[in-house]
Amino acid sequence: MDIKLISNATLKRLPVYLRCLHEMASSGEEYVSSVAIAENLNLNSVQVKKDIAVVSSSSGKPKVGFKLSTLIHDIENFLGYTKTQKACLIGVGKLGSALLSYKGFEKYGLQIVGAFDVNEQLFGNTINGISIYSTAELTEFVKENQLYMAVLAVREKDAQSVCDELVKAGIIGILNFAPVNLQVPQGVFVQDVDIAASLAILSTKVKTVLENK
Amino acid sequence: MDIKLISNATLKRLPVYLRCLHEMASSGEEYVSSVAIAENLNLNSVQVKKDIAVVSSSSGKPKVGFKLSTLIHDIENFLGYTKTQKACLIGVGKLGSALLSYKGFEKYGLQIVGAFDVNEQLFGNTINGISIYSTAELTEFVKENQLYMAVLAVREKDAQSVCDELVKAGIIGILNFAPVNLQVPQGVFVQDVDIAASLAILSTKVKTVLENK
DNA sequence: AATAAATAGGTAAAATAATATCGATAAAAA
DNA sequence: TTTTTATCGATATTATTTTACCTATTTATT
Repeated sequence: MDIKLISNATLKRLPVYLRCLHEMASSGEEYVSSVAIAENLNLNSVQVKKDIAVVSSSSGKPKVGFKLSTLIHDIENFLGYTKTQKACLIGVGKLGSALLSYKGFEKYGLQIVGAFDVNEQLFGNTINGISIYSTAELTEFVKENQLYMAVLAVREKDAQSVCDELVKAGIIGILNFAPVNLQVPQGVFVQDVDIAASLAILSTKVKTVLENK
Repeated sequence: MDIKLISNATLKRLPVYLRCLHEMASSGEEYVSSVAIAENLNLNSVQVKKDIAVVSSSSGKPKVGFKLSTLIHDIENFLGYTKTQKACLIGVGKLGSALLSYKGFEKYGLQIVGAFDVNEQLFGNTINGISIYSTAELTEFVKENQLYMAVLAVREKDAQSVCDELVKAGIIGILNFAPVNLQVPQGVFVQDVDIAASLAILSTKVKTVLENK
């Protein structure tokens, strides 16, 4: 196990490339060079070439570049956008509701098939066509639907216990929006969407500029 | 310019440390060792020590570790949690509303002092004590309040134009929730909270596990 | 008081990631 | 047809990040 052929850094860049490529495609381009992508995104063209080489076996033509449609297909295929994974969402508060309405997941190959909360006033409601159930039914739901991924948007204090429950039920991938360092056993992956971390980077840069002017 | 003493990787870990340290503090500990932090977070203890060295001048004691209260203070100080920056939020849709209700920003030293949207039905409303104004007033507001940071939660199609406006008004740090690769001039920083990127990492890992079992 | 154990903090090494360089090749231009 | 140019793809180099190692020091133990 532990086959690691692709770095997180590359994985993070792939969706960025995709957005760029779609934009170029919609403006009528048929081919694109690594240099053009790099310039658009302020990256190094060698890096772009290497990233592409990881996910795409189709080779580019000298003097022309890569065929846009093929490249888009290859990246989307690699990222699993074309083969949808089912997932559940836990925590239908303000953020959870917003995420349920979010069309992105679908585009990124994640289909939310059920939402869960402790607030019984929500039970039976649907958001964006997704039914909201009691967390009491969570384990059963995950097992029955053979889910492997979950989106966690519960309050801080509940995050770890819900996480434990998810893991016990068979979830191995958690997209975590709660500001908590989740503890999970080997073989389970947590990906934090950490606003604090993003802010840390941003405000440090801004602070540096403000202090030096 | 371009003084880079601290890596993004370290900056990302600092809020993670903070959460861990607060947890330890609330469970009554007074001192903490780099080894203890590392074990809790599944990191390397040397990395933890180095990260601490960057942000904290107070030295730890051998055999004991670092004083928790001092360490927490130093990190929070470094990240600017103790010295609040004012910011505005643009786009009061579902996500924007959720962000306005979010207590995190305040904790992280970001005070949202105004929200903006194009939907005139929202004008004059407040969420979490924050007034919602017309985007027509955005530039003036930013200039008058001397804002340097903004949270962008508008729709994809509006992101670049709003971004341009922000930059023109004097904003140099943008926390971007829109799935768009924003183009900004030198000296302006965009930090993406990119769900697609997070999902890319997570689903690739999950896929690898599922394929190999 | 002497010894043992744990840990900071610095330095060295290793691993990883980013960037530069260069030959080959296909398209465009002369 | 020949030359020029832009780009790929591979390799080499550089920079960055992470990890390992070692010494000094402080506390606890014998």
